[in-house]
Amino acid sequence: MAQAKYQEIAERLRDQITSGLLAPDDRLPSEPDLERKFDASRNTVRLALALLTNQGLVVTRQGLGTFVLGSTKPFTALLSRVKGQPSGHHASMALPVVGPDPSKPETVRFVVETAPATASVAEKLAVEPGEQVIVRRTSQHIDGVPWLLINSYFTTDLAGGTALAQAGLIPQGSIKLLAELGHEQAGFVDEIGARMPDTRELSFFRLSTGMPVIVVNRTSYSRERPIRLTRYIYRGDRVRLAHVEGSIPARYRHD
Amino acid sequence: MAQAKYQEIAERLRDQITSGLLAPDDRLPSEPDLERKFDASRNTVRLALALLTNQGLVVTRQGLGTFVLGSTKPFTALLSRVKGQPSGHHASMALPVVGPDPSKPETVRFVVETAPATASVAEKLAVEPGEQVIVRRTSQHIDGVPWLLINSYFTTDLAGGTALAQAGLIPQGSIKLLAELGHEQAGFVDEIGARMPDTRELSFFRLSTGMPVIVVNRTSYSRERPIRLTRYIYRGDRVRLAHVEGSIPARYRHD
DNA sequence: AAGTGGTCTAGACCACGGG
DNA sequence: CCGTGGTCTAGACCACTTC
Repeated sequence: MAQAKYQEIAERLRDQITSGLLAPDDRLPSEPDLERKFDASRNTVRLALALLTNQGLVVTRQGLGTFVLGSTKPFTALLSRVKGQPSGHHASMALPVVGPDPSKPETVRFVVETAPATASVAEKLAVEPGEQVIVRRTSQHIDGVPWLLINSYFTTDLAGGTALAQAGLIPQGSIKLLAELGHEQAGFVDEIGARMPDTRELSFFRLSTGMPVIVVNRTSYSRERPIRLTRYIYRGDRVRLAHVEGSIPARYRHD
Repeated sequence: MAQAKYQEIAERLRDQITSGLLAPDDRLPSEPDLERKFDASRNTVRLALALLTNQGLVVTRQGLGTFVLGSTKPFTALLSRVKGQPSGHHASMALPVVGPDPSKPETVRFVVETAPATASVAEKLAVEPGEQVIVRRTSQHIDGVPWLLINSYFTTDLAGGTALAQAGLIPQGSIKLLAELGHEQAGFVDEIGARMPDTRELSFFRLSTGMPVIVVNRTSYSRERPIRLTRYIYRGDRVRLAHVEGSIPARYRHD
């Protein structure tokens, strides 16, 4: 056998999806149907469907069937500073978003805790791994859809005892607050990556397997030192990050 | 049953991984071992392992076992223009890369073809979907590791009959060539997303399931119109994209 | 040869969603 | 109720890796 039977089944179904024969939101043949069509046992059929699921091509819903994933139009978040405008991301605040429905994101939760720094957090904040840092966790929804998780990290020596270490919004924004504390932001570095969601992200975004998250690590610096790490976590299928350089013809500017 | 048995098994193993009891590159207990330990059938054990695989936590190798995925230090590609330096990405050329081993990427393949524009390509280049466009496909390796797929798209009216429509490197670079053709680049927009790899990407990167790719769509514009779409495709686990704004204290600049 | 994972079968019962 | 997918079992044979 050149190819496993379940891979053959998956390939045939995939062809029907990419060729458009099966359109988004269409239901695939039921598992018993596929058993008959390909003369395979149920487990084999399910292996094929699992493959497609993990490639992000289909979703299955119990009691209903397996459906071709429709491509929802993603929101766009701006990384770059637009001329004459403030920077794209703001920790724990609304951020410039362009999307199918440009309504304002709603902050629903706000949690503050102290926790030991993980290796990656420690590296960015230039502290020892395991050292206690202040974590502010926010989540945002747009139109009721979970859209964004934000975790902000501060060193204790810098933010301990300030409003940053307590729950609740910071009226003037944390950048301004840090400036008042003598740590004015001079610049930042964004580090963008993608990975599969962990358990917490899985349940927040209500994702199944086959869908990555996009992670933006924004490390903010004063003239002397890192003053904040903000971690933005987006659903891979609902978000595009945009970065602009130079000048773009006016008619192509919105997207 | 509160939770399915295979989820229970997966959770227990996951805990051992995240707690460090099972370190990167450690081998998990064999499937027969897990059957005994959890009093489960082999299929159930394999379901649990499949879950962990699709979450990007483990890989299995036939004849050897299932192993905790070690986090390889990713390469960093620069999105932003560094002061006084040329822009980060260049189609089909070396690009500024910082990584564990800062050797030069090697271009191994170079294919040019004419193909109908997909919906997303058509939108970016402002042509009709299905219209013929010129596609230049490149792949790059670093230290023998597949690292980057680049697809550049040009409209036929702009690039047809030029060196862009023929195989082979463009000595002066395509930006310069386009400028000579009267289409000087005035700016570009990067659109960054993440998704699961398709079949072609899967085989090029030698990925299993549970590992996303990062896609950067760079649309370049002259003063009047889009002149090029370049699509960079990276392995999610080997790459971070970096974007810098403002000034960063010198000692934190390299990473 | 022995141990590992890869593929496949046949059948069972459960849980969900809609008529 | 019925059809859908979700979970689980028990057993078979194959393919790869190491000794």
